[in-house]
Amino acid sequence: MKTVYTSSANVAERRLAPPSLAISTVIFALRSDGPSGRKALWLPLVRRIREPYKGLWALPGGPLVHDESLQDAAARNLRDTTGLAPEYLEQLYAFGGLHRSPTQRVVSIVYWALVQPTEAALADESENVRWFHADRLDELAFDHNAIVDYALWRLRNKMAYSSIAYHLLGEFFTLAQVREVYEAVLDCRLDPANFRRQLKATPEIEATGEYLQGGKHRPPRLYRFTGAPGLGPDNRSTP
Amino acid sequence: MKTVYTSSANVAERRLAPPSLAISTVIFALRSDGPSGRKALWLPLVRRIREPYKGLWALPGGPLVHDESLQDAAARNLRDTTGLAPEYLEQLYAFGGLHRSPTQRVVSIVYWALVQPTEAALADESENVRWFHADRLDELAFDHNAIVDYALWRLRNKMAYSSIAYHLLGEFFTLAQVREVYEAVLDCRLDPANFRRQLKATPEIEATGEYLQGGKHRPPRLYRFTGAPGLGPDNRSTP
DNA sequence: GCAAAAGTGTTGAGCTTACACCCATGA
DNA sequence: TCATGGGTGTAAGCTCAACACTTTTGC
Repeated sequence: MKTVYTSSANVAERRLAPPSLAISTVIFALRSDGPSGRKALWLPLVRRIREPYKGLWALPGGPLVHDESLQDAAARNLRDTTGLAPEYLEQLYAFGGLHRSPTQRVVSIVYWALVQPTEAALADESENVRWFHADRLDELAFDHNAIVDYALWRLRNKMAYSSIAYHLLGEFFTLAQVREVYEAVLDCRLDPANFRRQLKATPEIEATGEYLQGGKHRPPRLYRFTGAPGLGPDNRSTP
Repeated sequence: MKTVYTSSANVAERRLAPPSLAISTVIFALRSDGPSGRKALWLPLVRRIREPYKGLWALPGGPLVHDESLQDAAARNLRDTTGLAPEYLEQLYAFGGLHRSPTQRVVSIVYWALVQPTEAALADESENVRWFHADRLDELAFDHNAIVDYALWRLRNKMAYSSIAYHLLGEFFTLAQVREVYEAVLDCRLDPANFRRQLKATPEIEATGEYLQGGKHRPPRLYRFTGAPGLGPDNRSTP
């Protein structure tokens, strides 16, 4: 009953084979970028241990085999390969170019995820799983460079009009930390005074009575995000 | 070599079967909405001629079998089923819920398209292909009601920040016609004076020397759109 | 006390909105 | 001449960027 199309299949067989379906995920987290203390976007990649592209780094993912929805498959795969449970998970795009893989036709439904720094710190890292600076990637397997570029574009775009920055932070945060996220992702300087006014005007950001102690200067107030996660047809809530 | 999973396959077999891949498209065109002359969104649907959902209306689509990219498959399928060549075609979403089809697991990669009114007028219409008012649909096959809702949401959303309205018009148009498109899609009234100023401020809209004759009043100037079609990873040009 | 970040106030530029008004055409 | 949509002008109001200023902490 099982039909396997190996890489030795000839061209005619390859034309007959239905495209195989895979799920991959681009996972972003914020990390301190060296000694400067400046935050930057990082993402985990897994090393290919078989052909094609053996030895190259690739997005975590795998075939869609189990009896689960696309979103569930992405979440499970993430957990299996990196140990991460994302704070935010959304479909990015379905990539279906003819020559994405040299051996067979693969259609990849790609998700993108944001994880909190505490999550990211706990993440498995091993010989075959490593975090990389999202803006400085070498050549990846398949078309994964283009996929990461598109995910970065989407993240930066969405950052401008949506409340997703908070999914890169913990439950409590200072307004300056939110600004750090925006500055790191959008790679720009923002006026602290005006930025905090904007945030205080959004009702989803709620002031707590707590203050962040232990800093060098005046302790900033801690806030909490109380908004809905995201949109999309699968988990629709607010535009 | 060909493996067929029929609807008589038992549950265990269904779990083993790889999900099949289909392409569907939501096609929008603007039509006069009855004698009022007010424009509204319409879309073509095809009647199911076999089970499941035999007799119900559904989005045009079909399995991804040929050796072609997702976008090409959507365009070809559109041409085959409705005779339309869309002015604008973009991926909408990949729908992969477990119970979208009662007989087998299907993952549908859905595109959405905009066609000009001249195109739409030429479109085949028959016993099994008919145009419907996009806001007043009966029960469709599969989860196609939800898909159309999402496509409508995307269209309305994108209308607000992107220059896609022109793909619902012909090559030459008056500024009032553009306003009609916005008013029909967003279902709101817009100040003619301010609206035309906004349009004149966008450099992609180019005034021609021509005027639209034959109206009841002062002949309005005709304009032309000179912008790029769209974004997305497959046909990336401008954000 | 001093440095530095937290947090507040103020002002001017630019954009949107509402609406008054002129223009050109068919009937 | 009049009704109507095409097209222009303008002033009030709002938002936002720039930046001066006060507050509170660690050292």
